[in-house]
Amino acid sequence: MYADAVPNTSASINFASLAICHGLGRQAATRVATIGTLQKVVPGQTVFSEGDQAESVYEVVRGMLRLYKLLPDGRRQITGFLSAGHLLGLVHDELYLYTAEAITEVTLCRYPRTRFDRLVDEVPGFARRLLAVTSDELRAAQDQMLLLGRKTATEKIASFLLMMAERHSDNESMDEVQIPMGRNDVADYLGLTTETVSRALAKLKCQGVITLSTPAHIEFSNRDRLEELAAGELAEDF
Amino acid sequence: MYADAVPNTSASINFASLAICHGLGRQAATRVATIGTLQKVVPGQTVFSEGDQAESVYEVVRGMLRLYKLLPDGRRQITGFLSAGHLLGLVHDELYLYTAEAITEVTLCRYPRTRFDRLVDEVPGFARRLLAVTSDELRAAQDQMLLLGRKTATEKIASFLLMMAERHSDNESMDEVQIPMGRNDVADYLGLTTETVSRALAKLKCQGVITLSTPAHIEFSNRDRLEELAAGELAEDF
DNA sequence: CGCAAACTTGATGTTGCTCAAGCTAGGTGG
DNA sequence: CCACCTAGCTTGAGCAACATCAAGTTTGCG
Repeated sequence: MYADAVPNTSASINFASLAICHGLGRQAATRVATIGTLQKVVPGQTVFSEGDQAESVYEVVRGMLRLYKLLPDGRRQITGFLSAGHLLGLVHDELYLYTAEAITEVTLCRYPRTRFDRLVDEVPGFARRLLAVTSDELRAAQDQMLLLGRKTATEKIASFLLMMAERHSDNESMDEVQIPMGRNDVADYLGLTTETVSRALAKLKCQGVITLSTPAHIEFSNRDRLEELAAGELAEDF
Repeated sequence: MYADAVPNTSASINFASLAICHGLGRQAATRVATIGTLQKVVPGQTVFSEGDQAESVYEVVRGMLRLYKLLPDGRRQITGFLSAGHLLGLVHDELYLYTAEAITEVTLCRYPRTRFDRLVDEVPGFARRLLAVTSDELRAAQDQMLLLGRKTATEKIASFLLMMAERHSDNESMDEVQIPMGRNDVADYLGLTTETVSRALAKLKCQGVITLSTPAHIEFSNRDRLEELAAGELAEDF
């Protein structure tokens, strides 16, 4: 079950709003935007799978995706959650290196690889722009390595909550987050199990650090403490 | 204790051999190479530290470095081992995001950031080249996330040994590796402790998968099995 | 209102960590 | 040349954090 294409008319989206065009001139931005077509993807739907021919680059326009890799026995590692403005399929290889699935309903802008690659060579500043995007992903990946390799369950959860808050913050530091993905996704992102995620959240709730009104809605009752935990500055035992 | 600069004369190094120049034309390569200066670093010496002003980009010419991030209490995650041809300090931020230290004696080529950035804009194909390099680092980082989050100790060690073998292989698949770093570095790269690394190696030795002539020299007695382990295809219990 | 999926909580198990003690190899000085 | 000494490696015993297995409980949707 793959996504349906929808014509990328100017009625459906404002080209200039595409993140891929940030920092490009008006003409360059238009050139990039016009090779894109919009797609809608429903929750749970696969955009592409690890090992598929990498025929397109995508940009998330709205909604949230998960990217993951699997081991043969089904163990899953989510390498990232992508929200509006993120690019995927950019890592240059013949095949996709991970699977991309929609968590919420997602709108994507799809760029065919061959035309995309031509623009990388021809549009001034485009390669540099993609370098900046990729560098930032790399930075995030390195932070995630520190998290996966060396943080405790509680520290992982604290880091995750703050990351989600930072991402959604319309203004800046609203002390609440909506978690659009399930506990299982969170677990597979943090290298934990669903149960451990649930317990770590319960522990933070007990300690008065967070409030769980619904499973998906979390408020920070004590952001300082959450940040100390995330940074690994706190002895575990309060 | 920081590194001494050595003039980058053509006597000391062949410009064309710099990895940073691969795929660039002769003229472009010369332009890039001429802003570089060579440095020597002794084992254990720091090239730069996390949080330092990011004033330079470096290329490893010879030897091996470790990059790592620390938590306040000293927990360390090594995010990569860099050998000849790798770039570091490329992630564009005002400050370095990790510490770089020499494992062996290392020769570096140093590029001042301001001049380097100018070349990114001016030299055709340079940004694209750096994009390819960074994409590849990102791919490696995603593999490492899967390893850190979801692989067992034995699987981590198997993956690590094969990675090291692939890197050093002068020809292709010589069934032996030299491990230039200590057990502690290996542990901090794989999200384990020294003891667990030692035990996992002992286990593989017992099972006849590898041979440990000295701690640093490992032979693969059963590469297929090692690859199955690394891929996570094997039930742990033989 | 009822059902299925997701979340939470509890009891038990296992992997890998911690603490502690030997072992080995390489470098140094007698 | 050999003995010592130290740093790094290995091995062992006990432990803790997180996983697993197994019920409950809540949530959201038809």
